[in-house]
Amino acid sequence: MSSKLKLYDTARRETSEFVPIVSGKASIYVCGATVQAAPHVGHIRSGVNFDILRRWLVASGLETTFIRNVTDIDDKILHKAIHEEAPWWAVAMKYERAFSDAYRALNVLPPTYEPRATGHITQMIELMEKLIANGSAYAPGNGDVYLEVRKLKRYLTLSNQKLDDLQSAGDAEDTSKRDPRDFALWKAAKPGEPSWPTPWGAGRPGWHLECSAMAAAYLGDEFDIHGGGLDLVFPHHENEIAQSESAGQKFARRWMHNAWVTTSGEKMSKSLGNSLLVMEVLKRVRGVELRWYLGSAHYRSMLEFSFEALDESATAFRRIENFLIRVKESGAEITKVIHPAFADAMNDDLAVPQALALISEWLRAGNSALSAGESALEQASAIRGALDILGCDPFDPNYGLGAKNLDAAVDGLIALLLEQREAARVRKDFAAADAIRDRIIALGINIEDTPSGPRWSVNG
RNA sequence: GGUGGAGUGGCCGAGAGGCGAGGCUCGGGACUGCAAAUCCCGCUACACGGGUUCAAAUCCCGUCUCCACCUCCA
Repeated sequence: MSSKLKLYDTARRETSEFVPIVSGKASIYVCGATVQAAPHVGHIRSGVNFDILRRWLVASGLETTFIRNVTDIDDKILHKAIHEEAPWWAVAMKYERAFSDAYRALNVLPPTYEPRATGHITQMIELMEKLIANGSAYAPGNGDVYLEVRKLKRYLTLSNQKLDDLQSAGDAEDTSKRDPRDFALWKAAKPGEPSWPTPWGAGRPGWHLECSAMAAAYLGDEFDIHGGGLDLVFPHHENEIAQSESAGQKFARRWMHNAWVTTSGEKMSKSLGNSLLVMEVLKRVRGVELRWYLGSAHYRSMLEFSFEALDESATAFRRIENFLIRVKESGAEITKVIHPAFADAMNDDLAVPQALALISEWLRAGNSALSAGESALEQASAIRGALDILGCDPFDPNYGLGAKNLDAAVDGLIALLLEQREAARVRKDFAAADAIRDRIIALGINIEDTPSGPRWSVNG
């Protein structure tokens, strides 16, 4: 690599060189989904952004452990279960699968491990015992367990807020708290709710405890990067820090947060309906095209979603893809090369937009070379290497499988039609030639005449 | 009220003191029987008002507008 990897740290509010705790290795914990609804494009952007980070760390030679949790028990899941008249665990699993399907469709690599909150109750109880023993947390006797934020030596360091400046919480009527800002590690079970036994009574995990417990379980006392959406900074990540530090852990060295997908300048909310669910958007564009779109903005910039921009982005991607296919059709083996300029861009806090500018340059040079009958292998290899890091390699077997068996048959059929068109063109019967072409185009197949004869491709 | 972020050409989107990132759209041209694809040329922008500087989109002061978080959030 020609430069050193620098990454932004939310806590320090600046970029700095990434120095792994253990040389040659990287450990990442990303807050994944609360599986209470199907994923929308905002959820999946987070998945894509951190997948690009992960791929780049791996490409940089780091042995990377990537943990992304599933929150499979919380208030909303319980509410949803009542609404859907199904057991809470069936609801959680249904939406966990929906997330998994979306990740797969967008070629987001599976995490090294994907822990579920409900599978780590033991670790949570151990953590609470430690926190109560050292006086950081208390159990008022009603089955709840709280962390006492006034006793923290430091708190709100990520969001840079002062405890007294916080607007008072809405649940201030909860009198079992010593301070209204104390947060629940553990919630006492209400009648009919799922619960697990603890020394303080049966109940279920608070939202924040699971991540502290699971990060420690898989990554240890200290790990390199903790990631998640920008809206998790407070309270979720602040409270994770509070819990883990109070338990004597060093916790995350660096915090990274992805910005939102917005619509009409505003953060996407679930009230917008179903139109921006990943599976709905995938009826319009392919997974690789949605990924290209979501990954094209810098991860810390808001991405203003629009179908127009999505379509444009998809068109731009097809242009790149088309180039690679043409090079491949010429018989060349396109390897994946990490160009030094691309490495520089990625090392600069994952400057994907700059990388896209490079790809544009290589694309133009490569197309020119092809037109001139020269080899475009160098450009194609650099582009493919870059696309691979972005998770958008069109030759990645994760994309476009399924229709493969038909390809040979379709290729033969269209070749047959194109032969007839060529025959018409040779005898200058352009009306007949164009009629054949129009019929093919009407089927959604693009036709291009090249010096080496016509070629076809499926139109989106 | 507290804490952050943003305002760049028709549109999208980088950059963070000095050669106009890049893409899309649009206009012109090359190539083509015509298209498509591709390439070339063109379209000189940084919310507003001051200031610092030889030089400001970039730094400083002030103003306006928008967005987010403040215990459900990717």
